[in-house]
Amino acid sequence: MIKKFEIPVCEFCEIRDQSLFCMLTHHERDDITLHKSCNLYKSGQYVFIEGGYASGLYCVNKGIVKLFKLGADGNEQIVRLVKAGDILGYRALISGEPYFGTAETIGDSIICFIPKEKFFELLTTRPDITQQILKKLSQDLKSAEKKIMTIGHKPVRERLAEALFMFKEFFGMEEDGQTINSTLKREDIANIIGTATETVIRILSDFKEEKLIELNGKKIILKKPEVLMHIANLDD
Amino acid sequence: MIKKFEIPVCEFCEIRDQSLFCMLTHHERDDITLHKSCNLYKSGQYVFIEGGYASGLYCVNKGIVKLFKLGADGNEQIVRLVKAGDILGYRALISGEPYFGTAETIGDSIICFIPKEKFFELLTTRPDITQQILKKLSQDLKSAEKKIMTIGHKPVRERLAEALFMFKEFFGMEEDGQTINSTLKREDIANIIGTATETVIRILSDFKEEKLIELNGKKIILKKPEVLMHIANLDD
DNA sequence: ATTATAACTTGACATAAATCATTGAATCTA
DNA sequence: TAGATTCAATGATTTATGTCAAGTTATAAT
Repeated sequence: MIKKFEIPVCEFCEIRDQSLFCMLTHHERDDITLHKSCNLYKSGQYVFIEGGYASGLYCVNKGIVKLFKLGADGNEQIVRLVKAGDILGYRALISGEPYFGTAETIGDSIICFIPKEKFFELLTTRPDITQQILKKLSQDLKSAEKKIMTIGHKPVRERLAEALFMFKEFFGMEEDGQTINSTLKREDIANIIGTATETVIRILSDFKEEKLIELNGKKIILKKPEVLMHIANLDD
Repeated sequence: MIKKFEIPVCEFCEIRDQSLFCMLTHHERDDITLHKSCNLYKSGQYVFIEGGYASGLYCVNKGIVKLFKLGADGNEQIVRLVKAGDILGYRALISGEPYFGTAETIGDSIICFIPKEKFFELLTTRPDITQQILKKLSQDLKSAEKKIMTIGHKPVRERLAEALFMFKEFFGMEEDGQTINSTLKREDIANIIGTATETVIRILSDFKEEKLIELNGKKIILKKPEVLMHIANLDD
């Protein structure tokens, strides 16, 4: 299923400054390169599954990964999105608990794997990495709790408007400065904001009617971000 | 508003084994006792407010604190409950960001305060404390993401049933083994599971009709936990 | 190219849950 | 103990949103 794919060295750490490992010495990075493995994942493949135990840390080199939990009736709630340069599966690794969610690629991806022995070795030798992890956990916790607020109290229209800005932040914009650089499908959007696919489609159509956005396949073009900001209750 | 209240020494650390500081030496604990301050909070008082900056770490010695965010229309979403033995406000302290939520006491409480200098000093001298914090962050993140799932996809009836077991876990039971040791008001319950107060009341009444629980003021008595488990989709 | 499959869109309908309004009970406080 | 205030409980009504069904358009596969 998963084809072996050669990645020269751990170069990607150089490319992405915000990577956890950007502060390492060349020697340390070479050491990781020696012990890691990298795989090519096709779109829709699982990286890990809910309930399994973590045997190492994943680093996304290319692509997007969605982290979701399955509900009793088979619906999925996406709890986090992870993109190139970010680490994946670190929470379970640190706490020693089983994975609480499933990680699945959105689009073809390259993901590296660092065995846990190597990772924990790094943690003991480099306290600044621990600092980084603490910070990352804090940020993820913050955004999770923000999401609890949003899903718990805002109507879908507001949530969707808010999500558009999250997408803008996460995926970035195309050259025109108003097209969100995302190919999320409607179903994924629905599973992020906790609603039904049809509802997402309907409200996106409403936004389009109201000239707030334009739609081009999966691409969403923000025409009146100020108004959308207001709808999302983000303008204060 | 906040009366000064003398607490002998940092004894509570001895009382609660799960406290963050239980592993400290006597000397270290005495040092903290010297630098901390403790206050008595009446029910409904704020410990800190959304947007402010953390200048230290709070430790709850007695009582319950709810951590919530206010929505645009004034409604509150409770994101975490904190009880005696637990630390409070640590996320903002670690990340250096402003408080993302407001902390308010539920019932009269005693809460201690450790200045951040002291806390960070401790972090550098005791790596095992850092480990503890990492673990706590992981756990909080996990339960936050579980909550996203719950609020996003389960109907209120299921969420409420699930919440009852959370309360059982968090507050514990009275001697009879079936009365939840909580005095949360209906409004708080509603703000925890993300619904309206009336809806909570109505569904609790339903549960009572169905002989699943009994109600005695704020006390909730679990009569058929198995059935409630099933309703909450927790029995698998 | 031609199916086949997956994703999107729209409509009709059902319903869970919010909102508003009122009353009653409990708890606080003066 | 009375009065005030907060909390709990129900009823009536409205509305947002989920669900089901059918049709269309994309995308992938042979």
